[in-house]
Amino acid sequence: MPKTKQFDENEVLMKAKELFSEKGYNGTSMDDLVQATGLSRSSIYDTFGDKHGLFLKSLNHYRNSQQGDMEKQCAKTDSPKKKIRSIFDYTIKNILSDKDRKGCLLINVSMELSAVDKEVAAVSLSNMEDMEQIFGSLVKEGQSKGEISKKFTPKALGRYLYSSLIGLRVTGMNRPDIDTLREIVKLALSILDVE
Amino acid sequence: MPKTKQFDENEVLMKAKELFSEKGYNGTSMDDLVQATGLSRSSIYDTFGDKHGLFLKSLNHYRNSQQGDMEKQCAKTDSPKKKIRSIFDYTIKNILSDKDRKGCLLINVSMELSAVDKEVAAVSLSNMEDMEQIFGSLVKEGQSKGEISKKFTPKALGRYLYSSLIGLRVTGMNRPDIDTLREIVKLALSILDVE
DNA sequence: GTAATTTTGGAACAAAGATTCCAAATACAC
DNA sequence: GTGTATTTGGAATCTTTGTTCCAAAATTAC
Repeated sequence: MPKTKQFDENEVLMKAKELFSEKGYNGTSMDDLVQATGLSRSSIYDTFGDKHGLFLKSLNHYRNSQQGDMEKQCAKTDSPKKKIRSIFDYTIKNILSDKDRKGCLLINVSMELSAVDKEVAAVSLSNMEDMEQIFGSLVKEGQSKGEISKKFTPKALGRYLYSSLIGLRVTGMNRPDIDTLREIVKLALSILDVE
Repeated sequence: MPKTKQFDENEVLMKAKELFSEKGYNGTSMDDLVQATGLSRSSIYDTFGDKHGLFLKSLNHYRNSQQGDMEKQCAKTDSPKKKIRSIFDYTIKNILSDKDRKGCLLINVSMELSAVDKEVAAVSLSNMEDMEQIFGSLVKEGQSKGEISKKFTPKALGRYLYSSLIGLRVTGMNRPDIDTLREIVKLALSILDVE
């Protein structure tokens, strides 16, 4: 009986992500969203509740897709150390292909809203902990294989690596230059070398 | 003949900075600014032109004050390596004393607005280049004194260090925990050690 | 084809936004 | 004290914002 939805929710979330990344949460109007997604106000409100609901769904959708991309990158090699490097390389690739300098939604809105939007702060923290854990596991594996220096603990290196990745993202947004970004990664990852 | 200004422009810029840091540029209303600064709409518009003008002045004022603070920190020691460490330590101190997690205005608005506000992007880039230069000079000096490893060039290390500092700031905003922040700094600066 | 149910487009609304404007208040110079 | 130039407070304005609402359109099941 029911008329089925005339749009793909994933596509809408991706387009919303583009807008929120570019203009920020408060800089994006409902009108922008209506125009970019092509669907009407009623449909948006009916499906996502309100602007904030759409935003949160879009944020989580982005988080998941990013995590998926990362796993794909990592699957290309068996070496834990190379997996780590591939995450950094992939990030550089993303920065350089981002012609409008929209940046990373998670980082952008975390900076814009963390102080006033506890839900966003929670998503951002949770994502950070995930990433630290992933890096930490890779380091642990790499250390036991002898690929990675044992000078520091996996936990400490996990946190350090994600902090470095964020630094890279922000630096790349300010100055998307491939050579300097690669050099920063080279230095940041030199800590892993086993002499 | 003229009636003199009834307020201190610096104070107003600092209070505006607080607001913009906490709520972001688009999240801060003119009403917020009127209430927080205590002065009237007319005075604000007369002095700063408009909201964006006040914002840019506030941003540059913050940038200068931060640079001043940093120089003060550095003046406490003669060792270039210790100067670098003091900048990181000072940043941790700032993060931890920032109870509302307002973060750093420069980083926040760079993430919120870079894509749509070229003036902000320019300030952010210029600040980054300054910082990289400062770090680079300190590294160069430290290398010639034998305090810092010569494995990488001052320029490369300058860029790496500022990228790390940003990573620290963002990580600290997500999770203001002194122990993990200190550990991240320890790892980030280990690259400077001369074995 | 018809009925039932849901989506959809767009008008309508109320709240909040930035900005303008002017009369009143103020402080300096003489 | 008087005059002048400037600041100041707050009302007023006009735009944009998020949200609601309802009639029309669309799709499925029978």
